[in-house]
Parts: sequence; C-alpha cells; structure tokens
Amino acid sequence: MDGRTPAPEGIDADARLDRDTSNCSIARTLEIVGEKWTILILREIFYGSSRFGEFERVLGCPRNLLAARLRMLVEEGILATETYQVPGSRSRPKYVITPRGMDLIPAVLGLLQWGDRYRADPEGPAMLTRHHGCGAPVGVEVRCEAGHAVAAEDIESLPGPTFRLRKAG
Amino acid sequence: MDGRTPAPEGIDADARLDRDTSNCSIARTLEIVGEKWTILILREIFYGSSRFGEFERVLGCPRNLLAARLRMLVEEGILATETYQVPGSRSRPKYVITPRGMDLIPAVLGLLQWGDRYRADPEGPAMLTRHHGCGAPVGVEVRCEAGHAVAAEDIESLPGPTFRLRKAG
DNA sequence: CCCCTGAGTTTAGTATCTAGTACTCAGTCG
DNA sequence: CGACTGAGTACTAGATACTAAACTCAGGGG
Repeated sequence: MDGRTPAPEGIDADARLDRDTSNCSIARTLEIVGEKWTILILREIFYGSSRFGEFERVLGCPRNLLAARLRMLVEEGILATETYQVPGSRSRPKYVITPRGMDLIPAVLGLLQWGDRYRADPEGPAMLTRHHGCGAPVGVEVRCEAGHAVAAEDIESLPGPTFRLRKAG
Repeated sequence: MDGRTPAPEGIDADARLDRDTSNCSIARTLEIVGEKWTILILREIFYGSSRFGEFERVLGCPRNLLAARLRMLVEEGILATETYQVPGSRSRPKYVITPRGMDLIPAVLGLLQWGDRYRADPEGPAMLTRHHGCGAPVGVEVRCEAGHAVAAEDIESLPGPTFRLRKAG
C-alpha cells in the first residue's frame, strides 16, 4: 500500500472523486466545533470553568467571539446554561457540559494525545489525564465493536446508507 | 458534580484561571490542524487521495489554500511527498501519510463518530468504517493504560511537568 | 441615588483568511 | 514549435477575525 491507508472498499476511483461530501460526518462536526476558540472553550469546561469571565480570563479571547461560540455550543446542545449565585450578588448564567458535549471528549482527547506525543516540551506536557479509578494515564484507542484494538492500517472504509455522488456537471 | 467534569486535582481555582495555556497540547495541535480544510485533507488522504488535483476536485477548496495546507502538513511531518508518474507524462509529486499523521487518526475518528451519532441523516452516515480483520464497526474509546474503559466522568486532570502560571500582571 | 460587578452587545479600525480567477512553469505529445 | 496537462503561484474582492474600547443591563451595596 506504499504508505497509504486502505482505499474505501466498493468504490472505484471515479466514484471516490465524484462523491458528494456535503453529508460527511467529519465536515458536519467541524461546522460546529471547527471554528477558532470552540475546542479551547470545551477544554476549559473540561478543566472546570463555567462562567463567561473565567473563559475570557484564561483564554484571552475577544468577548464578542466568546459570546458567539458559547451561543453556538448551547444551540447545538453541547453546553447548557444554568444559573449560579454568589452571596451578595444577583444570579448569573453559567455553562455546563451536556451528555452530547461529553461525547466530544474522545475527539478532544485525541488532539491532546497527539500534542502530548509530538508537540510537548521535552520535559513533558502541561497537564496529565488519568483514570479516576486506578490512577493510570488515559488515552484514546481505536477499537471495533467486537472488542479488538484496531491499528490505523486495519481500518476499512465503505459507502454507507447515504453515500451519494455529486450531480453531474 | 452538577454536570461538570472533575476539576483538575491539585490546582486551586486561582491557579486554574492563572495558568499559562501557551504550552497546552490541544492548542498546539490545533495550531497545525485547526485551520479550515486541514482535517478534511487528512480525511481524503485516509480515503485514498494523494494528488493535488484529487484534493482540489473532491474538496472544492481554493488552490492557494490547498497548497498552503499541504505545505504545512509536510513541514510538520504529517504528510510526506513522493513522486508518481503516469506513462507519457513527467513525474509529479504526491502526498502520503506518515506514521506521525497516522497518529492523528484517533482524533479524526472521534470527530467522525460524534458526527455519525448526532449529525448524520436519519438513514445513516455517508461512510462506514470497519475492522479489516473481523468486519465489525470501529470507533474510538477512552481507556487507561491499565486497560480499563474509562467514562468521561472518570477522567481526572492534574498539572504535568511543564504546568506553569502566567507572569503576574 | 450613584457606583460596582459580571455578562454580555455594539462599534470601529485593522489584520488575516477565504474564494475565485488568472497566470506560470515544466515536461510530453503531435 | 505550439498545444496540453498537472501542479502550483499571483492577484483581487469579500468575509471573518482580532484588538480595543464604549455601552447596556440587572441587581446589590453604600
């Protein structure tokens, strides 16, 4: 295979190049989380932030973008708003992650893991992640439903139920 | 827990908000693959594309950006150039994925999996992935080095070797 | 009543990115 | 020689993002 991953089964080269990628799940996910700051907001949520001012302070991002990203994440059901109240102040909104948002954690952890491996300082990464139960470091793995660990080379792609070709033109 | 993931152990709230995030592995990974088109180029590599014209045709992205993204991916060691030659033409460059690039597959598969779950058409996704060995669908899982499957709630974060605070100011 | 705080919105100027087209360049074919 | 092809580069217009500051809004406190 000269360094390439396996080409999709059951698609000839023309169909592969003529396929309609508008319903690609990767593209659709990136429409939501692919803009600058969005993944970093999720990182801060993951590390325990929940208030507008906390995100602004630790990320250093423009308030208008922060507001726009938070709105998008809430609209998409990845975050939800609740209220908090410190004594002597009125109640204010905070942002909490939903189950739908939790399901993005493997993707974010995948980015973290790659960065730890290839882009960390020689002394190691800034943050470590470990299993609350046993204390061992955590990572993401590719596995099949039969429970086997799957190497990247052994992942096979094939057309799914909504595979389609572009309109001729 | 009120819907939040565990805050990092061993960091008080001030330190969390004052920490220097410039060496965060997620941010560093996004510096490379966080720009528009980059992940989609990797998707096409994964599906078997390798030539400039193939990426352009199937992605429909501007040629100058495609050239810039490919250059970045090669500089970062995620792709490498080789040459190909069709009979009767001169040799031309093509792009192949490196082991370093292969290690991004879990992150990309994480995005794919989330999109399949929450953003696919009702009839299903456009593409399926399965294990070449046994044919079962593949996905990404969070696991610890001790081999346990780890739920998102059981991931614990703590300061690593290069954790640091921002300069006061 | 006025000031304070946190969470935004609005506005304005600048920088960067994106899209789309036009152009270049190197070899091959007729 | 001139046309053709794939892989880019160059250029221009428009969108988006960044910086920075001012402004709004709803309570609470002095």
